[in-house]
Amino acid sequence: MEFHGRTCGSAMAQSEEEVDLRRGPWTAEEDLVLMNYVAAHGEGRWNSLARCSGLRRTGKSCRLRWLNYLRPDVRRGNITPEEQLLILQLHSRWGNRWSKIAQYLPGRTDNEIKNYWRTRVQKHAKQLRCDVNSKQFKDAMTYVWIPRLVERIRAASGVSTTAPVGPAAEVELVMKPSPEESSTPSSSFGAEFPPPPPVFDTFAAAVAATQSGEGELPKWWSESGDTDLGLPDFDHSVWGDDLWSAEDIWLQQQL
DNA sequence: AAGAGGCCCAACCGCTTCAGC
DNA sequence: GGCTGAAGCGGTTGGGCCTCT
Repeated sequence: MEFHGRTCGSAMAQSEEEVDLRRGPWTAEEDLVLMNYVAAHGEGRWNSLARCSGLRRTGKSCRLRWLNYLRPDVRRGNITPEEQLLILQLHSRWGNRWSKIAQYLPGRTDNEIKNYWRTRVQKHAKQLRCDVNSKQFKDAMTYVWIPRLVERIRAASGVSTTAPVGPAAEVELVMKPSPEESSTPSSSFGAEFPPPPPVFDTFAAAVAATQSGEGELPKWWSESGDTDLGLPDFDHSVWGDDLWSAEDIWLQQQL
């Protein structure tokens, strides 16, 4: 591969390139140039890389392309339930600190996690008619969503689902120390979760009573006569089977 | 079949932080 | 300590693809 043999860093060449910078999708040829250049010179110094490689891209663009797409250890494909669980938990801990969250998911980029959060998680917050940062949504995640993911992970790995399932257990299942947090803090992540609110028992009791003919569900529920309650259809292909149900939405609304 | 709308993701933008002088 | 350029990070956008009507 030839690197266009131009004078690296000359003021003249640079001003010409500034006028003629490329944007938009990368071509296979550009990818090859970038990969070869990184293989020969290593990562970093992105601005000089952009100049010296002959790529008419900004250093930022080169860095982003390498980190998010060309790096050999980049992992592509669907986010697994384990990864979903980690993202939910880590986001509840750190918020939108995507690069920090990405440190716990080898091969996943901050951009990918950020996209996942925006497209999948925020979509479901919208369906639940609450803000993704609201206490309502966080509680729904903690007490409904995360336990179900854990169930699914355990089921898939053949571990008994009769084992206690709770926020603390979930964290033990998947949490690993980050590179800079090699020693687990004494206050474990799971300890940050409060006990579930009593409303969950209330709803469970209501469902049980209905099934035995001794009680009924909330009025709005029984009057709706519509199993989806007019709520948006949930995309099971994304979240798996029955991760959210109408009951979950009712519970979430009581929180 | 085709148009509309939504989803998804790669890439860009702007701000902040860091490092060297 | 202040300045400047590079790198990193999070937010946003544009466009391709898919699904629905």
